[in-house]
Amino acid sequence: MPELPEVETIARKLAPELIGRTIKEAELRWSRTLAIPSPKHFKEQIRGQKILGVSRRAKYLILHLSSFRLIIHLRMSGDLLLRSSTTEPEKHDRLILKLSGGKSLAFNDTRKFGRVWLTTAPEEILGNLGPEPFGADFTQEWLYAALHARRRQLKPLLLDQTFLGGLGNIYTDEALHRAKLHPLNLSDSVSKKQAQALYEAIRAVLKEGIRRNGASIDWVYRGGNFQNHFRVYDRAGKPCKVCGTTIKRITVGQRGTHFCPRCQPG
DNA sequence: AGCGTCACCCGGACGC
DNA sequence: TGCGTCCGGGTGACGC
Repeated sequence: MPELPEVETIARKLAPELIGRTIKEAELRWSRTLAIPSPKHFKEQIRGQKILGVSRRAKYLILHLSSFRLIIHLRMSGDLLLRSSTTEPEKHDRLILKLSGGKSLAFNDTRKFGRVWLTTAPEEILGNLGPEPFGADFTQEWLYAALHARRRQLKPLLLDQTFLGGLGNIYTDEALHRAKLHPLNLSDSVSKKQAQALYEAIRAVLKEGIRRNGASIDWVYRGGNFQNHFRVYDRAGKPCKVCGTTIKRITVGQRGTHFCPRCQPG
């Protein structure tokens, strides 16, 4: 579930706690958490590395180390937790980094989808991502041109991380509703005005997500409260907050897709 | 190029 | 209560 706002929230929270600490030891508790490419001797390579910075690219969290980047994707159920190093590991901890100053960073991931890379070539992992929604190259003009360079349904296109980096299922549904665009509309059918609305909606919905510290659904990723402000996501059968029409749920590319038939006509 | 489908996972919800 | 089954999420691999 962690999408851009949740990863952003985690990065902001962890940065002041992590920067300046040294990784003393890595405990890999589920080997497949370590993605390829990563060095064969991961534990030896990461030992002694100092954390110089924490950043985010799309849904990836990046720890800038002395000689590597540690790139983390939380996928569905992953979370990063800073604990006292004396705390006992939890059931679903997949990787634990023992840090200087008596702290540990635990990568906890119930469903085992999350992956971690240790690399000197981050572009191998991040190179195909689309623009950052708050970056300088994501503009209304770019969005209109990019939509018209393709002929794809809006929902799968917005979920495509090579098109735009950071939107997941929740924020895509919310953005399309705010922009009054049907999820199945074809990208090259979007008018200039609609592209402008979509641009504003994407940024607004992500911004609100960040302001509310992300969305906490299921039992994973606690702390956010954006889930209390969804307009369409997970609201099938309930009234649209704008017009009162019953929210519909359809499946698009295997994903649950929620929209208001009146606000978002096909 | 883009689409459909599957695999990866697990815990919660549901039906019986 | 205790089974069995389905579901959902992000992404990569695959075949068409």
